[in-house]
Amino acid sequence: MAKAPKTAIEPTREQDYPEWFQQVIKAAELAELSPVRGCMVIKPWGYALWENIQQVLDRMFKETGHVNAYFPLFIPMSYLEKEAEHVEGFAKECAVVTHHRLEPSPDGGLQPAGKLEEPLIVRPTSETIIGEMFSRWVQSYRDLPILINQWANVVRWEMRTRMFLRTAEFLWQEGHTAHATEAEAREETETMLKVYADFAENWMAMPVIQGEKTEGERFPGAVATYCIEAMMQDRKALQAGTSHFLGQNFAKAQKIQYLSDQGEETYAWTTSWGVSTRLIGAMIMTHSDDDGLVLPPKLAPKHVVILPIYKDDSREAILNYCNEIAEALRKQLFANRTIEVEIDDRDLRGGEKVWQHIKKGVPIRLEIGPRDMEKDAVFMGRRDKGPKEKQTLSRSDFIDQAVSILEEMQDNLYQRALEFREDNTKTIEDKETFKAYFTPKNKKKPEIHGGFARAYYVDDPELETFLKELKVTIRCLPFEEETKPGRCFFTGKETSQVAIFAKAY
RNA sequence: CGGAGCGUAGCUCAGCUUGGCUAGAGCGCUGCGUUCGGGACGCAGAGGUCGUAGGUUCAAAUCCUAUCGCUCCGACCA
Repeated sequence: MAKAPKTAIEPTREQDYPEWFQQVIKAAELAELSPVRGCMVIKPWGYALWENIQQVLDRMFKETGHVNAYFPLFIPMSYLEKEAEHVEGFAKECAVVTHHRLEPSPDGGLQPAGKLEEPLIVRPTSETIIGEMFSRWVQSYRDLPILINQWANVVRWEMRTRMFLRTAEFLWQEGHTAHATEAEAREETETMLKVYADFAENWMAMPVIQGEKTEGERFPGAVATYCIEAMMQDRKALQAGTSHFLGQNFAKAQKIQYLSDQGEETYAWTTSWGVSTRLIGAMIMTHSDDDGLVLPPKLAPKHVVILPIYKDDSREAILNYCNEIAEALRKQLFANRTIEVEIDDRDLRGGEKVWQHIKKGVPIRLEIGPRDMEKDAVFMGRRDKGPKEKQTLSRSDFIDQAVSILEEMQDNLYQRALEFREDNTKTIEDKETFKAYFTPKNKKKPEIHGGFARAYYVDDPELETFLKELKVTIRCLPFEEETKPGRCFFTGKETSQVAIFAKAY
């Protein structure tokens, strides 16, 4: 008899965090590498998560006055050239289309033919093409604001890729808005950041820190970039969403101008904001454990899986009993959806089946056999508890409590993640402590170390070098900080500016 | 683009140094049987132009040359 591993995922988080992450994705059947370098195939279980993310965010966008539209995948190269900083930021990672036809090649294969007059780039983001359209749509102050979102794929030709966190092609949502006044555009930027924070915390059960990016980390061409930053279980930071105040930079480059109510030709103020399939990576690394994926119930594709256990003679009765429970659950609402129930009647050994669902992160498992049926009960396992911590509940109690159990799990996940972040956030006042905090004991194979460092900070060229050596970045200048002044941990200068430092993805 | 490594069954890999049986194992897959309330076991089976193209040789997965691809580590990034 083969020994079952102690944990469903090997290696464990402690042993090798990056490898654990890959193995969770594999075991949960979220995605796999594709034949195309740097690209991944998102499998049904992973895509269902994305669909749930989309559904919730889409509603939030619409509630804040936005509408969806779709702009082309291909952008004329000259469009990108219009905004200098933007070019600099994205040029290196653009895929370029230079031909529009294939013809037989001498070696029997195919070769590109029909060279394009002007190369097209595959959008790395759509500010330029959308700006071009905005400039056509905006003539009067009465045409503003324009509040648009698009769900799309984008391509950034990255050197190094990691599933869900950084792939050459990824799915995302990009909001683009144009406003008559600076104040309104700034407010939009803040509103959308809050939408992201709300989504992260209340739907993904992932606590985030909201703040502003420093100049070096800003979106190319933006006046200000705001972000939500989350802590993963290896204590590294992950930027989970960004919102940019673009000022009039893009409006000037793309001539988005209008006649004001004073009859003056005026440039609009624009914003853009986005989240991507990276959120799935964030979700995995925030909640999952050494037995696989753990999903926040509000976003789980399935809430409950029922595993019937029967012999041939009891099959029909058990399945009927399971169906009754499933039907009762499906009538209930949880997080704006009916409870999603699957009865897994596949011809597989029970244990094997149970573990598959554990690895996929289904919140509630019900094992139902003759003993349970006799007692009019269910035998329940919860994904936020150990795989062996299971309990018997009467059928009616379970059905009555299902929604509150899911809610409780959602809260537990959030609390657990929040505590983890707080336990691994340290206020630092001097250089030596800072350095020690971010230096692993084992240089060759760094163990999980560090965390978030909260420190007073004054920009300084030497600080940048110092941080670079430690591979630490300034994640953000957080909002909601006390404003009493202190001393910069590095320069010793007095300031009231606090920053969050961390190693990051 | 720099550094390292790897291409042999669906997956993970052994075999290569020292060329030579019919190219192997584990997992997975198919069938049958025993099992089934915690990751099963037995038996039988399917599955490979050894990345590709040249070369050396009586003989190449193995040696040589070229080429393609991928993974990992750096510089860059949501």
